Amino acid sequence: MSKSKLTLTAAESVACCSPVLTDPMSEDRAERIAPLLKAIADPVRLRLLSPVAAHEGGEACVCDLNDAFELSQPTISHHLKVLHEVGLLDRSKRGVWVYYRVRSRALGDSATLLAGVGR
Amino acid sequence: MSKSKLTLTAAESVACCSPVLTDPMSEDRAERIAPLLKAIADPVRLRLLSPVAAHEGGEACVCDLNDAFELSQPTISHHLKVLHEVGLLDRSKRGVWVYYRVRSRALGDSATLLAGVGR
DNA sequence: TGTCAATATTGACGCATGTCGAAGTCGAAG
DNA sequence: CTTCGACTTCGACATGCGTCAATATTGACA
Repeated sequence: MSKSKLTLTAAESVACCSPVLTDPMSEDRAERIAPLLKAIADPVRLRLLSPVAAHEGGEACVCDLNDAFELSQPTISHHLKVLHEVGLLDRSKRGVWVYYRVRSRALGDSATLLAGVGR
Repeated sequence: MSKSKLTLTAAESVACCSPVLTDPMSEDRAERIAPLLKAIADPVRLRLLSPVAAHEGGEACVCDLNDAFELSQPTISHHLKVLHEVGLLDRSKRGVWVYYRVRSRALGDSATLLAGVGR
């Protein structure tokens, strides 16, 4: 990322500074991390992640995802937006189509975080 | 109840069968896992886990937790119940006091699951 | 320019959830 | 048996969230 950003996504807030272990998590940190977990904690969004990751080249077109779910197109669009906003999905528009890509680093960081909370 | 349970906690549903990797997560599985993640995806509950894990002997009394938060006692009790119901916290009553203990296995399993979704 | 197709946004609806005060339960100790 | 203290449950309130239909936007192409 060349340009300087002023705000961090939830995923980026997770990435740094690790030791959540024994000492209690600060209120501030919890408030920043919760949205990320909340984004994943939805059945539809959970199911959205793997098809994207599994697709050719690691990215999937929205149209493919629409077909794979029995939900309205706006609803899928909404969920993708949520995942994008917390930094779990990258978004790139090519022509009329929009492709999403999993930021596996962010996902891995949240997993690490989770593992660290309890031990 | 001494043994044989008919229903699994959300945490137990996560434990078995791993490969969420490339093939998409089934709707059924997603519906069972989401509540577990949803339970952790709250700032207060996130902050509740580490003090419990860090306490003497890995368990903490509700009274200790009440003092550590600026929330009403019923609210803390509610959050502990949520964490308990999804299988992340064990609950044992000794005398007048109630002690909660982190089931680190369950927490670890959800972390593993999360790591597996994106790659 | 105008039309069509792919996504996004808006607005509205109902349901879920976090919070509190008040009341209920359940041991322990007089 | 009565009282007290530690929790839990209940009822109510406000806010948040998933969903859809309708509408807007954007790019390709005739």
